[in-house]
Amino acid sequence: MAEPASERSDVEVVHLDMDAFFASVEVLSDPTLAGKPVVVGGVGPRGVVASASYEARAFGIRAAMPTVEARHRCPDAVFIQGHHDVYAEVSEQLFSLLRDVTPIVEPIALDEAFLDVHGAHRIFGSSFEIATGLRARVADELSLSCSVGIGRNKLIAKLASEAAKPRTRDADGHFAGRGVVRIDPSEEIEFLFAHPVRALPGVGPRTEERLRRLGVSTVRDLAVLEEPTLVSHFGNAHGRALFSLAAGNDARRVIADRPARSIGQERTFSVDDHNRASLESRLRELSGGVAERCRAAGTLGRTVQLKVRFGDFSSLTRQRQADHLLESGAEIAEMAIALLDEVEVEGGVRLIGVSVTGLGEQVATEAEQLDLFASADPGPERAREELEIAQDAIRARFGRGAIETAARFGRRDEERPGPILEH
DNA sequence: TCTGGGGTCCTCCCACTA
DNA sequence: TCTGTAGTGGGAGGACCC
Repeated sequence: MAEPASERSDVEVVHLDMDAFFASVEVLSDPTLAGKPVVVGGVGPRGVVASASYEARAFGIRAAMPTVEARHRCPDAVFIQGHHDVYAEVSEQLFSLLRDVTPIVEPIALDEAFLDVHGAHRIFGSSFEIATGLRARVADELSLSCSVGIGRNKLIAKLASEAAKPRTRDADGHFAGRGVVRIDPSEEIEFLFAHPVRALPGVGPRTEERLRRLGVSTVRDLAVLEEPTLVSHFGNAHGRALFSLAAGNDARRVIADRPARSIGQERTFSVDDHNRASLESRLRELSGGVAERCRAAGTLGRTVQLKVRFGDFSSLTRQRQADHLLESGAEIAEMAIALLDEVEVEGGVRLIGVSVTGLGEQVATEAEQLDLFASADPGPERAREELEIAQDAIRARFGRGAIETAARFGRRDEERPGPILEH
């Protein structure tokens, strides 16, 4: 059995998680939704739930559930496609508020973050006082609620915030929880052991099933197994991680600025696409979007990855490395289309996606770009990149629909990307 | 009921090279 | 020169997270 880690109760991690974030923001925008089951997500036939209010959760509706099933469970719920730009704005306000307390804030999603508060105690008090203060500020300044967990490491802090979530209705009929939960090192093991093994990071449906076959369903069961046993079943990295986590050990630090390793876009079609020319056109659109986001992030990559999901839900990926950094959507599209040439698509494609990896190098500075515009003959590649930069500027000023390619113009509203999941 | 979108990390396999 | 081996990097795919 694994030994618990040496205790360093002076170092604590805070995990903050907004409660039903997307749905709550929708209720803020439209107060008539308050108290109703609200479901945010893809509303089409292939959509899934991104966020559900606690009233909707009472019907068994959960994130990642197909919208069709959510409608079946609660036909009277209010279904909303979602407004990602609004959630991003509120999220910016949230993170600004968090960085008032500590600069070491690690964003996990729009609505979730880890905080290293070791440098904040002198000004803001104990971790519990910091967490309580943050919760009050989120309520006062954003009119939203959140749950906060405090623990010796990320694992414990995350489980603690989950324990702080709203679960029961209060006297007014509103869903309420403990709000802030701190797990003292002395009670950590009992707290941890009571969880199903699925609560551990890195344990999804597959690993859960494989563990179940080993007779493991709780963290307590898992902690009985020896490290070599887990390594033999789950490989070196995963096996050792499971062994450590079962003992409450989690060496992951809170990292404030984690650079992106890839940028991509994918799209699921409402009806499977069997036409290669149409798929190539869609790849060009996605590649343009990827290039635009790379430029906005000030980074470039040289590896293009194509992802195809077929009608039977099987999928494949193909990737290729260029001999230079990819600066335009057209270049990315060329490589993606070349990869698509090696794929049999006549059976029907459900989803297609393109991403650029191997990011790191910075794009030209503004001054360098001005020089480029001043050059007499920039060459075809530069000219294409300049054109796309100009398009970025037009979209930034007049909105995303202000300029379109001819191919895209005809089917702008055919399908829309679904929102990012929020739990 | 029938499964989105944007990511990260890990493992395995294979080709290449020293 | 040939062969075996270990290291390395690219590509493919699986699993997971939010």
